[in-house]
Amino acid sequence: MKIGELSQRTDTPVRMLRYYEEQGLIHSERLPNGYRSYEAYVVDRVRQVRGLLEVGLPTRIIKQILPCLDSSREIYLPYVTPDMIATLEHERDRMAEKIECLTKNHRAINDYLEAVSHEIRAS
Amino acid sequence: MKIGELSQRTDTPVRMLRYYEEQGLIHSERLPNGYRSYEAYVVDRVRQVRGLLEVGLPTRIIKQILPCLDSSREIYLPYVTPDMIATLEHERDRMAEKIECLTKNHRAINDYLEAVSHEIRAS
DNA sequence: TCAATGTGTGACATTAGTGTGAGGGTCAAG
DNA sequence: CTTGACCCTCACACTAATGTCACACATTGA
Repeated sequence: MKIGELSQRTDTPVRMLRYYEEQGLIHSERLPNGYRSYEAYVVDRVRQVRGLLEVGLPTRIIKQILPCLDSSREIYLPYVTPDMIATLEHERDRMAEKIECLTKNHRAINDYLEAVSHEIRAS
Repeated sequence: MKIGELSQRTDTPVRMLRYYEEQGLIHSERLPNGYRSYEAYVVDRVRQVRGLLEVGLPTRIIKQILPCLDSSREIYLPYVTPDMIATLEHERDRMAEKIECLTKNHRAINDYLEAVSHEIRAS
């Protein structure tokens, strides 16, 4: 799949796809003519990346998290440094905090909207 | 409370407190000497704001969400425009998506860390 | 073959949040 | 009264993500 199709399928500007590659978040082969060529799994990968960006993670961290998401359950211990583990634990905990924050605010907005709609019906 | 104390209590750089005020997210009175003076509730407000910033909401949106979080349950309908409601509904839905994304990734990281720690024990 | 479309690289601009420093008042403790 | 800590405003810088434009080559279809 070439970059245009990937862009469509992930609803992501071409510019960003090249940027993510530059940041080491996705990988592409090259066709003989120099065009980027992506394997199918990259579609999901891009969606993943975008999701994480949306919730405020920088590419630097996303890059470190990605290995956790590779369904291939092979873990090469030598590459898993204690430093890496610490980062992951930290990010995991931050995620938990974020989930809590979002949940709380999500509920608040919902309650508010409900109250408003009652007001409207009453008026 | 002056800005220094607020800064400490919220673990937020003074610079940012002034920025949030500029963006209309928090309010301050002024002492006779020109110093900012905050009421106690602002501490929570700042924490709220920071939480929302962390999960990727821009100040523009946060400003619109804040009224939902004022526990004073007074809703002045005339100020609640349909436009405003649409925004809130949209943000609420986006939050739900984010929660889902975070939850999924949080679990993935956790699973990974667990797998790693098993590997380590086995080696 | 020509035009339109897709792709490549590179450079510059923009936006938001944040850092940092200059220059100048306030105030309390020594 | 002076020193040090705190506050003020203003301005410039930085980073990350993203937009945009210029210019060149590739591909494809009329």
